[in-house]
Amino acid sequence: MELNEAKQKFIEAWGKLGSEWGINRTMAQIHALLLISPDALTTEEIMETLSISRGNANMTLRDLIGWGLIEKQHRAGERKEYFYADKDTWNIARQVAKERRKRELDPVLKVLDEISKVEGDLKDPEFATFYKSVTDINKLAKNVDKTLDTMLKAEESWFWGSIFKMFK
Amino acid sequence: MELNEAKQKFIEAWGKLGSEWGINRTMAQIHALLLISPDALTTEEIMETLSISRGNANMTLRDLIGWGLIEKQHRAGERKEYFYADKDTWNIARQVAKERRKRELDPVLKVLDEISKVEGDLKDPEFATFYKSVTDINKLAKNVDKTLDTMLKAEESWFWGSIFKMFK
DNA sequence: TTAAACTTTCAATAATTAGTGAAAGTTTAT
DNA sequence: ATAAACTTTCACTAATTATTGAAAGTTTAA
Repeated sequence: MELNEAKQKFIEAWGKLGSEWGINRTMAQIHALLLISPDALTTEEIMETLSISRGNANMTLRDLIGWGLIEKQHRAGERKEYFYADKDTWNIARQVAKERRKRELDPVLKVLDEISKVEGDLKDPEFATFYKSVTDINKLAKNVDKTLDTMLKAEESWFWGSIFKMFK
Repeated sequence: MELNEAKQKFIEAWGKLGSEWGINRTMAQIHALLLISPDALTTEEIMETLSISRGNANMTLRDLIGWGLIEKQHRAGERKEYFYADKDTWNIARQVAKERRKRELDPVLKVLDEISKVEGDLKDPEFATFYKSVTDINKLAKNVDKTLDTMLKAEESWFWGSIFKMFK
């Protein structure tokens, strides 16, 4: 396989994975493109490489900055903005985990806590089943939350080292 | 809060979370409904409770069976099919992890392995950056894969116990 | 100030994904 | 056989989400 073909495949695969996980395709693709670029790229270059419009490129780049995955760079004597992706995979994973926790897990935990408060008679199967499912899910969600918390603070090698002790 | 209101909120929250994670809303909602139902429900009851069409209910129920999250039940002397959800949260988490790994992680690992094979000169920054990003992501993906593997085989208490040892 | 270089916005449109419901298919009881 | 009870399919429509591109906005340099 040739390098440019491989790059193309990587961008496609990353875009597809992103869309299956609720991250839009363009966002994942721009991120992929920047990940494999040694230098920062301009909006123009990104538009051209991925065949997307200026508006789309601009908005998606801002989203990526919002996710903490890329940053703007300025060059002396130039007006153009250049975009550069953090290449540290562990940082990327943490950043994504952090954002999704904030946007999705936190609100769900809030709802679960709220609806866990509903009172009723455990002799009533309707109530008992509802209550058990909700509190079980709440427990699982809290465990996930705590684990993410650890992960966010952790060094990569320590984190995976600890995980792999589980295999023994 | 009253029980029916709480049920409603739970179904909504589950549906919303599902759609943010690439699982369609109806699927997550039907699953939520069955999770909090003490008894198995018919297609008819599900259609009515969630105000969805027969076609949608039928297809989604089949998908849920495909995901291993619910099962059909038959009752002596009745033609109707009843649907029942596994209420064990840990089983649910494992089932979802298993399916998504099969459908999404596995294909990505395949692509990553394939494009990792591309050869080039590490002195060339274009190649070096591409190669490093791809192999780093490949390593991370493999770690996730192994961890999922452990999770799929594990008992819930053992799994979280091991995770929480990490806090010490 | 003004005009060139560049970035941002947003209404309109396209693309994708989900949902409907009537018709076709299947099973069972008589 | 046949008809009632039930399930499945699928062409069509609706809803949602992503993308465009032209216009408006901003910054900089002369």
